[in-house]
Amino acid sequence: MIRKLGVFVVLSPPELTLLSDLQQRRRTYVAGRDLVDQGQADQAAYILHSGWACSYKLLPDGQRQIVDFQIPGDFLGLRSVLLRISDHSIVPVTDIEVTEVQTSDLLDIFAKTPRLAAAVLWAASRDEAVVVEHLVGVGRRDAAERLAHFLLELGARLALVGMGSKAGFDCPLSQYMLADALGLSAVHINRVLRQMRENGILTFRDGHVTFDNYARLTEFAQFDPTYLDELGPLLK
Amino acid sequence: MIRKLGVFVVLSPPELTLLSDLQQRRRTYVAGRDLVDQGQADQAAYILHSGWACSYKLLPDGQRQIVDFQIPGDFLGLRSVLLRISDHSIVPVTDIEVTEVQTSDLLDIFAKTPRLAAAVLWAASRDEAVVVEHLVGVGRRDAAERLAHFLLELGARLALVGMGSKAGFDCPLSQYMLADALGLSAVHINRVLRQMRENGILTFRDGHVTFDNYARLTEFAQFDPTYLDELGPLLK
DNA sequence: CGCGGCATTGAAATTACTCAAGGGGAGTGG
DNA sequence: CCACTCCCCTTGAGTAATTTCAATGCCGCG
Repeated sequence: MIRKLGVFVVLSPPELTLLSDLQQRRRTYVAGRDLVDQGQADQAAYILHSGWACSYKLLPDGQRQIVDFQIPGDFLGLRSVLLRISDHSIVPVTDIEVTEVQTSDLLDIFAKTPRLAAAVLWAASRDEAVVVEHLVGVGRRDAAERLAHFLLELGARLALVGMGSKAGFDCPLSQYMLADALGLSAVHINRVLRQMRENGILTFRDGHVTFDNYARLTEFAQFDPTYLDELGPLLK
Repeated sequence: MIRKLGVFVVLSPPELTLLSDLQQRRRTYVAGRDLVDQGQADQAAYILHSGWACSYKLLPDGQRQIVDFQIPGDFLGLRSVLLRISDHSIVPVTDIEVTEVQTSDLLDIFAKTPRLAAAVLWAASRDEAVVVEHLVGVGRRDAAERLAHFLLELGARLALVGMGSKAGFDCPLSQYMLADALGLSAVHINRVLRQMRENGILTFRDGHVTFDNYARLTEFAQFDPTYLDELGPLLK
């Protein structure tokens, strides 16, 4: 997390102190039980240290749209803190370790260290960019491109925290989750995965994604990772 | 704009001064010419005073996904400032009036008035909530629900700035723009609009949306405006 | 051993798209 | 003033992508 914010601003010692003070409230949560609930007020935010989580919205008719997956280093529920009523739910995909950040902590940070505040806003913007690209995929890409693009993005994000490479990554998601994330049916996800496997560009099996042909895959999915903003620090 | 940020924090005199100092660089732009370009660096942000704008992403194959429309009171291109390379383009839908906000202005605000910084982050979160709900619509609603929900949201947002009501609102969007926003073809938008008109729930004609039956429409679209966060100020 | 969650596959049905054609209005140049 | 063009809206017919329904197999777990 510190590494990630440090991508945007070079952090000073007092800022680092403030951050490590936060690390007190370290907690563990088990897979499958909601951490934040849509419609609830006064939520805390979290910083994810290990494991995967996912944020989603439930429709009244029971359908689910997964908005984003979070991996180590990501914020959870930042939006739930600022919009007083959370507009989404968050559930751990695997068991996770987090540190809790209270609303008051956050406002403290803003008052005391404006540079950290800017860094948080940057992190929020980058998360939003991910959601926007997700929207583009769901709105304008067909099933195969969408799935390929999504897995490439996950791979790139995981690579930033040392959990993936151009060869592939470990992936705890079920085909049902992929379906709910990509706006497709689980049946169709299955068919598309089969096709990609048979075409020799991507294999998803036993919780592991293998990029069988990374070059062909990026070209097929028209994947351009610019929006992940991997440039150096803006604020010295 | 001030009214809008004031929804989240009660603004103090020095904060208001800082905001009105910004109002110097007021500019006008004509419909149809891009204000911000995808892939460009060092963009400014803007505060929209009059007119409509839209932010979109272009795919390499020429398809367009409209991410959001901006109406008076909204920020334009906040994300473009923080992610140094803009991940999207912005084009005025009508002629617009804006004030330009430089990156340096924004960092100034963060350093001098942390409460304003929190308000900006709140505004960004609320924009993100809109994008997220948009994603839900594109991912999980069929064409009619999606269109209905979208127009209801626009109506609710416009009502907040006095430009719409439960009766309807003036809408400068073409069916092509609606299509690019909703991930549908323009032809299909046309058909769905006809159906809604014939069912007596909604009419879109000559640049005006009329909610012929607001209650039935909200129920059909399962529209719940919680995510627009219209509560009172959080920070006193 | 039975049950639940996940993956897989086929066939039929549905939704939305593409292609194609035509109409109206606004602006433009002759 | 007319012809022309461009943009937007409208509608029909055929097509393609994706869903739904249904059935089956595998595996881990109590």
